[in-house]
Amino acid sequence: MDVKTLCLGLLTQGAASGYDLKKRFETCFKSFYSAGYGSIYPALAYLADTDLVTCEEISQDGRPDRKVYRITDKGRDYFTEALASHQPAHKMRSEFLAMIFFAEFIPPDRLNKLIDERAEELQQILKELEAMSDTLAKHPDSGVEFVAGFGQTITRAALDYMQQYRHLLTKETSAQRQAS
Amino acid sequence: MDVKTLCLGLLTQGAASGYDLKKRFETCFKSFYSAGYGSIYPALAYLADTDLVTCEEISQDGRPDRKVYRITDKGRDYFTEALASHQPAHKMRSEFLAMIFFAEFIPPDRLNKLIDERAEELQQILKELEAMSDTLAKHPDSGVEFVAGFGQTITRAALDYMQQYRHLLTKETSAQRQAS
DNA sequence: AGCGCCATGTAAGTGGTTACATGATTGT
DNA sequence: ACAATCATGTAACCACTTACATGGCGCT
Repeated sequence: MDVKTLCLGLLTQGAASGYDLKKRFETCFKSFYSAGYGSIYPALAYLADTDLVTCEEISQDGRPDRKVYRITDKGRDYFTEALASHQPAHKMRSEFLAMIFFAEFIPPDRLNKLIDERAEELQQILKELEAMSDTLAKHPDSGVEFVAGFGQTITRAALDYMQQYRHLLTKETSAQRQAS
Repeated sequence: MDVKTLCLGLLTQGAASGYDLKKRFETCFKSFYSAGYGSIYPALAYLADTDLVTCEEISQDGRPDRKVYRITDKGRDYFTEALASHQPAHKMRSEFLAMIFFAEFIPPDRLNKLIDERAEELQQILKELEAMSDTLAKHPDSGVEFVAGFGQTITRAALDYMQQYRHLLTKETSAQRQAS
């Protein structure tokens, strides 16, 4: 599932420009997937080339032109087929955890800062996931509901764990006791 | 934190070959980071070039030669500095969640299979995290303990959520009711 | 006066994955 | 016999990131 396919998926929810799509990525996928303009715009160009989407150019006064993309029947078929046949890979690289793994090499102040910053990021994600849940009253969708709930559950578990066990990390280690 | 730096980090726990290091990646980082030979071997060559590690070639009979890498003082300094100054990014791309987000386009059988497979992967990760916790009795380390506990907490939360809420996904959607 | 939003795109660079190449030993 | 483990490496490829390029409007 590359950015191309996911753009196609988001376009099933309604026509959008590249700019709009980036926002959808941020609101819908923030907790588990990200995409920048550098991948979205080329993806849309490719999708238009292969007739999976159509593109309508719209002039606006006082604003830059927009290119509004709409999924075609061919595109919808392609997307359904991708969902049916693709094996989902789960690629994760948490530099936060990788660094914390080596906590014994990090001074307590720095550790506290790292945890606080990560906690703040998670709080932010939690807020957006809760906002996503709120929109479900208007547009019910089982997939969105499951994913939003999943994100909230995991994020809360992560925050709780960090608060409960952060003291493990900032206790003095034997090496640090010797140095002082 | 690229593979280079993490190889250096793992070498603080003792000398190892590239082959060994891959296993360490798998046991220590499986739940949040991955690296293949294609990144590990070039990383070690680079680290040796820049004197952050030394390399000792060991001939074995009946087995291929090994190259055992050891971290140098310069390497240890470099690693400590990396931990002190690097801003950790968390890059996650869960194709599983991305696909589930579009559950309304996926037939129930396929959804069940996707969830079962993901659950199995998580069970496997949980097992290895529990094994990691067991080794802590022998080699206590606050960072390892925190990360192992974190992984277990999150993984269990994910498994619980999936079992509790999977029914949301396989309930018939309005579109499917119309089709039948 | 300056920042942030709207809006699109390209080009160069990065870093990791996959496939290839080789081959003996040990366990089933 | 056959698969898995041990063991190292390269080269081509791929997908995404970052920096660059452009520019008006609206708010404070």
